[in-house]
Amino acid sequence: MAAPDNEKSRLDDAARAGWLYFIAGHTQDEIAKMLQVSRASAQRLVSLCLAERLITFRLEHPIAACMELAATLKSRFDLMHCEVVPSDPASPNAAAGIAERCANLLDLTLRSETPVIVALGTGRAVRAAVERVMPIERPNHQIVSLVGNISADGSASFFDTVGRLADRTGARHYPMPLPFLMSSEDERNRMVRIEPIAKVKAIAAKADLRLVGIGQMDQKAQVHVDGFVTREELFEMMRLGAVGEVTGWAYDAKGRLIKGGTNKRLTSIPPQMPAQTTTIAAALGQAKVPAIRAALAGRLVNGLITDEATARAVLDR
Amino acid sequence: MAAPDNEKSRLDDAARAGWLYFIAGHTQDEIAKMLQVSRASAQRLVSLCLAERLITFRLEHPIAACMELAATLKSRFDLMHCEVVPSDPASPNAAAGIAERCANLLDLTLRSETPVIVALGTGRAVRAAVERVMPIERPNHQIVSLVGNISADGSASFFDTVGRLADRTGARHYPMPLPFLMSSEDERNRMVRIEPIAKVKAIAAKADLRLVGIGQMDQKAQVHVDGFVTREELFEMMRLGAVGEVTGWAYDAKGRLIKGGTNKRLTSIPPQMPAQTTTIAAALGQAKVPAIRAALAGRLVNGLITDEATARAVLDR
DNA sequence: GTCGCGTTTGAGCATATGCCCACGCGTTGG
DNA sequence: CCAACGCGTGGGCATATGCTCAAACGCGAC
Repeated sequence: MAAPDNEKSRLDDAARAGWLYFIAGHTQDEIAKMLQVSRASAQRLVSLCLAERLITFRLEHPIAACMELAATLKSRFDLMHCEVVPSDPASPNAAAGIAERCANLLDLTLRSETPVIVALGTGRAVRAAVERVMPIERPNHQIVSLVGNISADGSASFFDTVGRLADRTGARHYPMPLPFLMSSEDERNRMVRIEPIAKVKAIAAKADLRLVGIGQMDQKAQVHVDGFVTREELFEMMRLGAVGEVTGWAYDAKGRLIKGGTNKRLTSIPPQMPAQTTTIAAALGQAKVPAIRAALAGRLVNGLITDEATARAVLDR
Repeated sequence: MAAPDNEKSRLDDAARAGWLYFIAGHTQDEIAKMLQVSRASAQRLVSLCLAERLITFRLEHPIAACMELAATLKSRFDLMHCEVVPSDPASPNAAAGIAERCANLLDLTLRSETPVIVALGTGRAVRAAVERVMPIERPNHQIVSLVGNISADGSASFFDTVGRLADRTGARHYPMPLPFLMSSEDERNRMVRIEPIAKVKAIAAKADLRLVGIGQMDQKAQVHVDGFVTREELFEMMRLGAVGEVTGWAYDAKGRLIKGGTNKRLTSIPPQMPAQTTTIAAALGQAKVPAIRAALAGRLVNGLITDEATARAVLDR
């Protein structure tokens, strides 16, 4: 060629190639002809353009920020799965979006022809997700509860998520026929050894997917509002450093389970530490931010589905 | 699926797909799996993302602006070819860049195995381009001059571009053995009919590529500075509305050839009106802007090679 | 309910892309 | 001066992409 150019001209060509490819929409073949190089070289120029960050992509859409946040969360906390839905400015209740994503996740898991085990925790998002799951006949699947579904007064809990999901799939289901809290550590230890409970625990241990909520441990803690723990029990846990709970198990700001308090009398199946199977938390709201952050940091969960505002707050240092 | 969404969610998905494709760098197959759609749909989402301009590309490189300008010029003036080289802020003499692009164009044309005819006009850029052409053996090509190469004093012109290009290619070459201007219209008409001149004209008419310079018609007009036209002749042409010249042919602001003045005594081969064969002008400089604009508007040329600053000025309304 | 009608879908195929490999050219070091 | 090395190149192939087309799917109208 006429120009025995310096090496800077290579970047120029890369920029040209990138422009022609991404902006003008030419094929690499055309670019190769225009720039008088082989197609292979044109391809190299285009990828050089990318590698040198000569070209940048900007996605003008609220979703973009969500994807960004999800990717950051995933990498920061080494998650297996993370989804961030837009925070709808109109209705700050993005719970619907979260529930929809959770439902989608459940759909995806349940669609499998080979038998799968799904374990469910507590939380409004989890329940809402179950309501949205598309009915599908999967009699060989198993749905198992991670928390007791008998409330303090002995009636079956309102949150019979396991039953609801089983209805929609025809799967066998294993509620946990125990109160949320037993009256003493000894009693708890006795109960969790009895046959039906041990079986639930065994099945839960093999779960392919755990979907749980995250509760904050403050005056408005869901476990208290719903009447599962008393004000005094809640305060004790807070004194012990609790910032959040997953399936009732309270943990501190570092995501370590609290040793005493209600955790000693809790019948829920303990979380794996760290989470091995896909354990996904669905949670949103400013109040839950410390709890979410702790759960992620302590690897109580390895997945998160939340909304944009919450994601931002969790990442905010 | 769990969500019987509105049509807005389609754009959300498009944005997601676009993000995953362009920013995260996933393949469409992977995206299809993530979004729970067929690969074909994923492809549709990605192209929807493009079509809806949800994603934009930004090229962080001086070249980008040049490509942009070239594309705009090409479309505005319906050009067959347009190149814009960066105006080097260090040395405002971007002529080297232009010459290099012209040389590249010549290389490209001359590389052809089948015989081609290249016609050359005047201009420093043209001459500099010829100097940079890569030697290549093409004895069956023909190089023809569009302007007389005998200067007023009878010596061969300094600008023997045809000869130089022929040297580098082994091509047959046809200089135009005439003065730039004859003394009268009659004499010009007689001369252009004589055999060698008529032959040059015939060959030039079949040229595959015409590469010409554009001269402005002001006090520093190259045709005057180089001594081809006198000050009085120049002023006359300016009075007649001339703003520029191509191969000596003066034209007005609309790109129409001036009827009188030196155009009546000019021996240069007249431009096609409008240009049919690829006729490319190489020109740069603030002073030439009106001349360039007129030449493009009047379709005296259908191609342009210039620098960034000039391109911007030509487009500036 | 059912009969079009327009839209969306997924399979299939031609094309474009990304990448590996062997080659050639220029450069460096002996 | 030559050999070894490194870098860019182009051919070729597996994969990814874009697009067509027929079929399925709502969705209204009757």
